[in-house]
Amino acid sequence: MSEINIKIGENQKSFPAPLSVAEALKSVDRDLLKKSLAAKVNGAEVDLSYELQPTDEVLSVEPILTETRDGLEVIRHSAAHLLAAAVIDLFPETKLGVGPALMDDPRYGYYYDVIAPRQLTEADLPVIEKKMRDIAKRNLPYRREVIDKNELIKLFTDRNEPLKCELVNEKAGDTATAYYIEDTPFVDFCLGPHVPNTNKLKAFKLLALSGAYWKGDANNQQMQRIYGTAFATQEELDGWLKQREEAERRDHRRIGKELDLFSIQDEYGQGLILWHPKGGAIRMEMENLLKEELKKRGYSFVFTPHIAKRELWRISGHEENYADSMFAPTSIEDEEYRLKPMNCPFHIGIYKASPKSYRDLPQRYSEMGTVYRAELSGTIHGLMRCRGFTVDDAHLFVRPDQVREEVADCLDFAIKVFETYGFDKVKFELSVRGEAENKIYLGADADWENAENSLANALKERNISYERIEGEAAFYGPKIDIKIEDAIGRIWQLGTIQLDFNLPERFELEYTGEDGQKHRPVMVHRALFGSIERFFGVLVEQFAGAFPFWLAPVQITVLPITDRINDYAESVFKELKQAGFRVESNLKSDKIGAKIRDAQIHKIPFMIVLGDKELEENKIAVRERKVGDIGQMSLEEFKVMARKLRETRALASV
RNA sequence: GCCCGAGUAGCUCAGGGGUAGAGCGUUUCCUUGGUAAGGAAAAGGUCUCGAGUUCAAAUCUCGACUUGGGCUCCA
Repeated sequence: MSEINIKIGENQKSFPAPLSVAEALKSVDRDLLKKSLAAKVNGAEVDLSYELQPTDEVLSVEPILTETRDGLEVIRHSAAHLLAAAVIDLFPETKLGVGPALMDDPRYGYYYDVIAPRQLTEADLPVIEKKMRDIAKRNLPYRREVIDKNELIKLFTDRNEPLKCELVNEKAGDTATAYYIEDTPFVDFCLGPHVPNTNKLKAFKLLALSGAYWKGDANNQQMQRIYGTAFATQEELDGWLKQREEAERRDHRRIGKELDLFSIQDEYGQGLILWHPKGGAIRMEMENLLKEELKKRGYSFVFTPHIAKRELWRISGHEENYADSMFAPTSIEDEEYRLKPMNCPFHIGIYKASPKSYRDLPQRYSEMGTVYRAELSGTIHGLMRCRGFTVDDAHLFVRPDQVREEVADCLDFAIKVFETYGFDKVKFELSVRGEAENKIYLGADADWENAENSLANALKERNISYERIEGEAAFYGPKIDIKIEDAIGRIWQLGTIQLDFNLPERFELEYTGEDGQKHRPVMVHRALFGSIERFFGVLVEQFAGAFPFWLAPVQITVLPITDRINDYAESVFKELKQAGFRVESNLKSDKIGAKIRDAQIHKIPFMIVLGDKELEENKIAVRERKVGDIGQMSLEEFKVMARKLRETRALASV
C-alpha cells in the first residue's frame, strides 16, 4: 500500500509515495500551486510541504488560495512570525509571547507580544519593518517540525524563552509542533499552517505599539505588543490604508472641533462633555425623535436625581458588583450619597411608590438619564467613552406573559429609529446562559427558559435574523444587544434589551394578580443608543459631519453677493428663522465664492445666494451643498420644500 | 490604573540653550465681486504646570496634569 489516492476538486489521481501537497497541487494545475499558500487535507490545515501518507481512503486535498479569507489568515499569521523573527534578529534578548492573526479587528491584522531588552518606541517600528522586508526578500522557507514535547521545552529553556515554555506545557500533547524560519534565530510553538517561504509575504506594515498583559490578565506582567497588518497584495494594503485615512477624516473629535459641536476641557475634567450650541441643536433633534416614538408607544416620562443615598446602592447590589465604576461616596449630615451609575433603582422607586395590580402592567418609564461612571483615565475616548453620559433609558415592568410582546415592540422601536438615521444594517445578538462553570446565574431555570424563549420568539415574530450567543448573558438575565454597521463598514455596539431577575427580587417588587396573590414582575432594561453622547459621536462619523437637513445644526445660510443686498438678506433670514429653521447669514464683505466655500466647509445643507437679480424678482437662488446650484425659486416654494425635508426626516436634501 | 507617543496663537502645525514663527480663523480698512479662497493692516502666546541643571530653559532632566494609540473594562 504505497499508493496515495487524492482528490483535488473534480480530479482524482493516484501517485506513488512520497508526495507532498505542493506536488499534488502541481499535478493538477501549475497555476493552482502558484495561487496556493497552504492546503486542507480532509479538512485539516497543512503546509504545502506536508507529506501525504498512503491510506486506503481517497484524500481530499483542497488548496488554501491567496485571495480567500483562509489564505489571508495564513498570510497574517506568517507575517506575525516574520515580525517576531525580525525583533529577535534586532534584539536577541527578546522573549516571545504570542502572535496571532487578527481576522475580525478592522484596525489590525496581527500582533506579536514581546518582552524586549529595552522599551520599544514608535521609532523602532520602521527599523523592525525594514528588517522584516530584508528577511522576506531572502525567500527563507518556513519549516515545520514535530518533536517531543520535552525536547521543545528544553529548546525554549535553552533559548531563555520562559513564556514559550509555559505555553508548551499548557497546550502541547506528547509531541509538539515547532516552526522555524530557516536561517533566522526564530522558532515558535505553533500549529500552522504558514506560507511556504517568506517571499510570499509582499504587503505588510507595522502600525502601532502598545502594552498588553500576558494572557490578557492585568495581574500578569505587561508586555509590549507590536501591531501590524498584512494583505495578499500591495493594492489591498493600499486600499486598506486609504480606508483608515477615511476613518481618521471622519473622527468625531476632529469634526466636533471643526464644526464647533462640543468640547472636553481640562478645567472641567476628562470624560465630561460640554455640548456647544451646534451640538446641542443636533441633540435636541435626536431627543425629539425619541420622544415622539416613546409617546406613540405608550411610555411615560420620568425624571430622577443624579445622586442617592449609599444605602440604595447597597440594596441594588451596585455597591457589591459595580463599586469600581462608581464615583466615591460623598457625605452630608453624616449620611453618605453616591452619584448614580445607572437609572434603574430610581425607576424602581417610582414603581414601588404605589401598589400595582396586574391591570396596571406594563409600566413603561423612560428618561434621558445622565449617569456618572468612574472610567479609568486610559479608556476615555472623546464622546465614545466618557465619565458622564446620558442614557436613553427605559425600564419596563411587565407580567411574564407580556414579555414577548413588549420586547417585540422594543425591536420595532429600534429598527424604526435606526432606519431614520440611515442605518439599514442593524444586527441583533441574543445572549443566553451558557454552561455555568464559573458563572452563577440568578433566577430559576424555568424563568430563564421562559425568558430566553420570549426573547427568541420576539425576534422570530418580527422576522429578525439574529445571532445566538451562549454564555454571554448577564448573571441576572438574558439580553438582546443591538449593533449597527456604519457608512464605512464599522460595527458599533449600541443599545440593549435586557431582562432582569435580580432587581425585582432585591427590591421585592410586586403586583397583585388576577388571583389576588402577589406576583413578581419581570423587569426589562431597554436603551437603543446606550449613550446619547456615544450615538452622537457615531452619527458625526456616519455622516462625516454632513448631517441631513433635519439634524444639521445650521440648516440654511443666507449669502448676499454685495452689501446692497444686505437688507433683503436680512429679511429672508428673518422669515426663515420665523419658520423655525436653524439659519445663519453671512454679511461679511467677502466675495460670493469665499462665502460659499465657507458654507461648504461647514457642511450647511442649503445656501441661499442673493444678488440684484433675486432682489428685483423677489426670488432666492438656492444651492444645495452636494448637488450645487439648484436654481431660482420663491422663498415660499423653498419653505415648502424645507419643511417637507424636516418633517420626513429625509436623509438626502433633494 | 498600566505600556508607548504628544502638549508652542482660537485651529492645524514648524522651530529649538540666548528678540516667539507660518497658514487658517478673528478685527479693521480698501474692494461690491454671480456659485469652493480679492487685497492690506492689526490684534492675539508666562511655548500645559511645578521643580532641577545652567550665566541663561519654550528648548536639557525629573515629576504632575491633559491628550493620542493600545491593554483591561465597557455604553
